[in-house]
Amino acid sequence: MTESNSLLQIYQCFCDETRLRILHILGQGPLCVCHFQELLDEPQVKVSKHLGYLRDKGLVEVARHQNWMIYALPKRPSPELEANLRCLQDCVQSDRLFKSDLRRLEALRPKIAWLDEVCGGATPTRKRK
Amino acid sequence: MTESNSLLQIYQCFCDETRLRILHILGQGPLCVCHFQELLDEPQVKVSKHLGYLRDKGLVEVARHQNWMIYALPKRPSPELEANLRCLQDCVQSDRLFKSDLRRLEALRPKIAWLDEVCGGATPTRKRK
DNA sequence: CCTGTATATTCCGTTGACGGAATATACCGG
DNA sequence: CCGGTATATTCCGTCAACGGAATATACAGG
Repeated sequence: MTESNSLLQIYQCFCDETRLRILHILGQGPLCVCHFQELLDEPQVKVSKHLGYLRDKGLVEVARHQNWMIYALPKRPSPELEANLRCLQDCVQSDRLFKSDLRRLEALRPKIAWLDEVCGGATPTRKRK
Repeated sequence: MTESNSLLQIYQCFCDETRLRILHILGQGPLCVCHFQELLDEPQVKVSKHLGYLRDKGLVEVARHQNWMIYALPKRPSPELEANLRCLQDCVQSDRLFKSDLRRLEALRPKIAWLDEVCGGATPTRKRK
């Protein structure tokens, strides 16, 4: 209806803890479903559904690479999304759960290095497909 | 459970348009239920329930003054709430609906001047009860 | 074509959000 | 104590979100 719709959808996506964790993790770079499963320690169906929810509302983008679906934050996010993602990252800075997610992500780095070959990777200094 | 709970509650409050409008308006100063009714053009029960929802989750504070319940943003909001309220105000800057709410609020100013006598008022330079 | 792996979808039950009609409560002035 | 105004609550129906079990789809390698 009105322009505030996209903002509303952002908050609707933000109001579930699993989705918050996913978005927070995606702030570090793209990832595929099985890695989220491992990081979040949640069943496949749950992870897949939340990612689907986020995709439907435009909060994440997907690309298939062979057997894997690689999820990432939008390359060109709306100003509202960008602002709220930044706000989110700020707010969870000192939160146990979210910090431990990042720690486990770092531990996973070696196993997911190949993702950087496929897409942009965490450091926004590369492109190349 | 975890510390991220309050953040989650913030987003749960933010994911309804009526509540977003209420919080946005409260950014300009305290207001009571009947004024929200008029500003939002929504039935009493709806307004009252959303305000109750926000109150239960700690996003607004209430004070009774005679017959009127005066709602306001918390005097000492959590850092997360403060950050997200600021983000909200930024995001709706150019939104039709939210801008028209503010316009109608200005038109209401004369009628609600007495609120400033009761509580702090919009400008945070006064106190006094 | 068959198997295994990665992911999505369907089906189903539970729960919470939402809105409205009706009713209840609280406070005021007389 | 009464009537009126402001606000909250209860009751009820609808609907979307959520989670899990089971199933389906897509792709790779042999």
